Amino acid sequence: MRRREMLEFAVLGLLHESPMHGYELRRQLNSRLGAFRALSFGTLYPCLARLQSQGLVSPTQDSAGRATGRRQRITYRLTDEGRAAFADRVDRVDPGSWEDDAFDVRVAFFARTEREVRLRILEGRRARLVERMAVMREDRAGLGVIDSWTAALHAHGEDETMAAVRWLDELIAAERSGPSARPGTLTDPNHPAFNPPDQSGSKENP
Amino acid sequence: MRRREMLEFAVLGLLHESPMHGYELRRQLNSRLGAFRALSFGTLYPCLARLQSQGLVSPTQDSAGRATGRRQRITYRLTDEGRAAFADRVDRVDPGSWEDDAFDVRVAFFARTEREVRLRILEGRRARLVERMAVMREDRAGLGVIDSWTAALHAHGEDETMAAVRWLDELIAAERSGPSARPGTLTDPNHPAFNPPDQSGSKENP
DNA sequence: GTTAGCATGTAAGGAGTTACATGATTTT
DNA sequence: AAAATCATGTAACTCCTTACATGCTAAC
Repeated sequence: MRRREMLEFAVLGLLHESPMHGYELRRQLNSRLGAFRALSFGTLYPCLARLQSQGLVSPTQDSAGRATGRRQRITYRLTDEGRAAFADRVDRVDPGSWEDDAFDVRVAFFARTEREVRLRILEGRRARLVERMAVMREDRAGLGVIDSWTAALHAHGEDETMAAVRWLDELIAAERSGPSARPGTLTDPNHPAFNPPDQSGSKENP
Repeated sequence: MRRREMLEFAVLGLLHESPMHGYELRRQLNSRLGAFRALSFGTLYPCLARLQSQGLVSPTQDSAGRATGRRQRITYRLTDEGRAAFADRVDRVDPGSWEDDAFDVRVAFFARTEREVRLRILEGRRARLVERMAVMREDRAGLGVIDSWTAALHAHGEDETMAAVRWLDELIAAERSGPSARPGTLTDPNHPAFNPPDQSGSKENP
């Protein structure tokens, strides 16, 4: 999942909830998805144009744009094709789904993702992080003597990765214990069942 | 500090320790600096060429390259100008120093950075993260009702940021209490410089 | 001998940011 | 009246990744 596809996916996902114009879309992209903190209009508008030319979204001139006072703005809504395209992508698990940015975007639309798929993505991400952890440890071993700051940097990186794995474990456990195929709520911090799924490598204590 | 400058800075810094050829340089860049996990040769070699044309590094054909068996390789060493250029950059604090990637690279060369500068960078980074934290909280407040996965994503992001701030606080405290303005050489196993509180152990909240 | 790893390098193509251009409305 | 915010859009520029080209040596 390249960044471009990700953005299209995210835009489709947001428009799924309600029609929006570009400016508002960008705000949502910024605040809801971690991946697009610094999305520029130079990227967003061409993206919208692309989606439009594919017939996935359709623009509506706010003819009564004056009503809100601002410049005439273009509200985009998802077409039926767009809805289908999103449905198609949201339940597809390509191996890019567990890369840093893509993962966040996937999770942001878990509410519309089937549990099976959610679990695969969560576990794919977990495996990815465990793998990264292994690389980091290997690096540390092969590096020999390093100064304390570099050591601190590496230690922090490893801690961060381990924390992320633990976080994933909680999500995975909740996912397994929950009965819903497509959820309502989950905000329960005290998940009763903590079924540690296959703890391969995540918690060694040398 | 754009990525390009960062790479040049990092290359200069690595060559400061010892001459190296491109392939090895890449390995070091990968394992020591977090920022260049996936650096391609298509980026590295042109960078080396650039530095060479600026007279900051100078190539040495391993005429006895056959000795090691491999293809004839080009070992780069830092020129006096290169040394000066690095010295100049390592003690300069531009506001890009606290962005995600640049920060890691700066820290990786703290062993050759003056304490004053180290502190400014550390504190700049801290301020940057605190600011980001504020934005995240604002976002959360302004978002209204969100599904539990998105909530979990945000919560994890906030936790991560807070952990990073705590980590910085430890480094800053150590920096303030330590006596040395500039530590010994990088490769010196017993430089008394400073022992960051519990680093390479890498264990945090259970 | 053929694959895999070491080693350097170039060119095309893709992709995003920056800067620019335009215009309305609200706030200071 | 100026500045800030809302709002859309384009083009140039920059930069990186990908793919390709080359060639040596070790190992299978």
